[in-house]
Amino acid sequence: MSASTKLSTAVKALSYLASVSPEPKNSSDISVSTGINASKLRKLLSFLVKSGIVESVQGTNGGFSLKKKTKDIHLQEIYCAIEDRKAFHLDVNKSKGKGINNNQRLNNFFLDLFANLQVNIEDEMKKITLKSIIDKTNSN
Amino acid sequence: MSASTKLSTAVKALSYLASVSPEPKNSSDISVSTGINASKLRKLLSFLVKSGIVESVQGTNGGFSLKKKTKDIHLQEIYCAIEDRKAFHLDVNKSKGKGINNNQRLNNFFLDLFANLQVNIEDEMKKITLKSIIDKTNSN
DNA sequence: TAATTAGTTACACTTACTGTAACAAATTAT
DNA sequence: ATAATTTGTTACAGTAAGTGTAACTAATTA
Repeated sequence: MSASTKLSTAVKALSYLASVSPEPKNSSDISVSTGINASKLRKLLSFLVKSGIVESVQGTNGGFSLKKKTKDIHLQEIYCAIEDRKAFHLDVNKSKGKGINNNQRLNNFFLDLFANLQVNIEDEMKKITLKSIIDKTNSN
Repeated sequence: MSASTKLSTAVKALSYLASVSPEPKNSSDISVSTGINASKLRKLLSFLVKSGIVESVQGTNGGFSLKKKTKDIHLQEIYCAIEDRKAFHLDVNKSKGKGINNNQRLNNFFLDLFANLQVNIEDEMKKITLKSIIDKTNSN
């Protein structure tokens, strides 16, 4: 899954959980709602559990439920929970050939640049709460 | 090549061309300097030719040369020249399952969001000229 | 005419992604 | 206790995408 697909899928699952909160829902239910394979969903949600956004209970009548209020869940923390690789993943090419020193300085330049862009992106995401997304997309 | 690798490679090639400007250099020379396969380099530079950043001459003593001054080449135009796919490529998942309408609205939300983030990224890149990069990385 | 060089295509190789299934561990209901 | 349920994790075949290199075509020059 690409970063964007993971993020939108996670938000769909969280949005669904919010709509039935606080009742836990299992991966099969969420799968029906989101159209994502239950196994993948469990894998994805396990990251959200580890980061404290979602709570999980195993066993009969178990499942996933929100651990925080939707107004206190920001898009950035969802993104960071499910994505270790950054938006601009920093794989500038290896240095070989003549101008190694110069290439190395350019690599460092781009490492810095991409890190800064990443900060910008995450700052934008911090402004967006799950609640605001639900309010926008559920307005019917 | 990932977007970041392509971008840094392109800048390395352009930086090299700037250092020997206005003399054209062939892909073999640039390959030695950057460590990138000459064939790939030709492919990458052909995009910069099409967008008017680089000029190419075929035949003996031909090669690539800068068509614009380094102060007039912005990182954003390099990025757009070589990258059709965006930083956050917008492949939100297909809608199926129960909550199709809701999923569709969420997809649209993320399409908008990613488009906005893309604008932010490119705005940052517009602030950076090839000259400023060369000045920063050649300071020795 | 021969040599050179950009531009493009092709291809084998590898790597990564995808979707699904299967299994282990935890928990609950009976 | 036992059986059923459910998360969490692993595995795997199948597919898609990326990589590096070579080879070919077309343009240009010596």
